[in-house]
Amino acid sequence: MAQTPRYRFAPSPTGYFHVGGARTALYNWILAKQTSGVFVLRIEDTDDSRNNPQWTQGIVDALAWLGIDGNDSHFEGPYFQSANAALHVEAAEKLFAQGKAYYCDLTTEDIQKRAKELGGQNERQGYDGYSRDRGLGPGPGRVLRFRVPSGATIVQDQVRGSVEFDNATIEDFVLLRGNGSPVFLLANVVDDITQCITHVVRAEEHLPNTPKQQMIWDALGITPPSWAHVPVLVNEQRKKLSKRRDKVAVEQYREEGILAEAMKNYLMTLGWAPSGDTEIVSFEKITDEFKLVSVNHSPAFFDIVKLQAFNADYIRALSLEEFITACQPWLMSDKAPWQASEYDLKVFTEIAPLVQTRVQLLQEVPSMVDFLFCDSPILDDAAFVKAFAPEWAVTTLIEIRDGFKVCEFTPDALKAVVESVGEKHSLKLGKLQAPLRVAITGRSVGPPLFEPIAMLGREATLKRIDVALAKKI
RNA sequence: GCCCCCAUCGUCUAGUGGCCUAGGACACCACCCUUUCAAGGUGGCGGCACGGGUUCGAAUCCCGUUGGGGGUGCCA
Repeated sequence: MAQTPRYRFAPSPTGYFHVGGARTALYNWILAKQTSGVFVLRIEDTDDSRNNPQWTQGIVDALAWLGIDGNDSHFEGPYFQSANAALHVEAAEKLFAQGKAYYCDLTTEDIQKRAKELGGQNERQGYDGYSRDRGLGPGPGRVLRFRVPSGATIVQDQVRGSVEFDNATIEDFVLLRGNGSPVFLLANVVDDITQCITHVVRAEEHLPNTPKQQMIWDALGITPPSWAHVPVLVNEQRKKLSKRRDKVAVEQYREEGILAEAMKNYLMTLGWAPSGDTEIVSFEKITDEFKLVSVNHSPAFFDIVKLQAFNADYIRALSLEEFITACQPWLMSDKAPWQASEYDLKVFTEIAPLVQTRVQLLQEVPSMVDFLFCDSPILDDAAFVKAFAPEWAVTTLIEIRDGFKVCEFTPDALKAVVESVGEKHSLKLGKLQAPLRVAITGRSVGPPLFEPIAMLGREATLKRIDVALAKKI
């Protein structure tokens, strides 16, 4: 009888959703989909006090953003590890009853002291099995330790092949703390068993602890799941991504205006690659082609520059309507530099095609169109000084202004005015427009100029030119 | 200390003994286009960590060295 494959994703609640976790979640989700299996979301929280509902909601929201949908029939959870504490303890007691675990009353200090006496120079030496045969029963302050059998433990890993650990190098580890509470290593195994987990796909950092978990599975008499340890994500120093140093929160990228599809696609190119000569592919193709065995073995650098390049690509691929819709949260935000009442969707709709090819992040959009919604442009002083440095700047701008006073107010006519001034002074359009651009938009770079000027209207345009001229003279 | 993992352009990767004069993507540079900035087009720069084997033949298999990372808690 074929068993339904069950993949568990087990983030710890830390107040944010790690990009590395996002990639692992994607792996699990894809695998569950491919095998008509189930994606089980379990929140790792052996300690109840860690169980912050807001944090859990953050994880659920971030997963949903990535398309890992809590309403899908392939999705189960979230489950809370702490809710099963009784089962964890029960399993530990079973192990004790069978002699596969034993109590020990040594404190951490005692263990270090013994190690020093016995081992000599080695400063880091583990527990030596002192209480193995002392026949201690449970009691306050006594921990329950697993009796590591002799021999070797072989972990069959779908990514790495078979990895052998000599049991002699694994100390008798703790199952139950002195206060009777289970440690996460045990909790995870018991939860995996009770939730009938068949596949464990997680980051490589867990590989060295896997033989311990596998020994617990064996001791409990249950066949261990299929393991897969995928490489970690690292920073430019090649260190595991950490909240302290690195920008690791998925939420943060979402707020900056990274598109979910871009994030998913980029994450999937880390440690794996779709077939063909392009890395930007549909999630359908990824779901089709992804295989654990073809996942790389080495850590991958999380390159924000490349993520943004992917995002720019995805933004350009949006239809105009989709792009406009996607921009709204940033345009309507109170962080936008204009009065909310000044924002006009119709105006933005007109200029949107010009900004779509010019942004990498959606959060860059407001600064590209602010001059249309603010009373006066937000002036970049350096740009102003530079644009008005040439001696022809003021003269030509006056001529342009005078032309604007009488010409038809369309992009073509406006352009013709500026061009004719350019001919008169033998200046190319590219140079000549600089002072005008700064006067109108406040900046030296931005979308093409004449369309927005036409949208702004004659009165506002002339006023801005005069303000700039007054500032210069 | 001990254990485990890893090693192809700067970065992410393709590559599973001859198709490799090592392919693509991001970044970078140049040129074209151009109304600034983008976008787009064309081209360029740039890599198998090192040393030994095995083989007619090695980026690919084996051993070693070096270098990186991770684990080793009464954290998760």
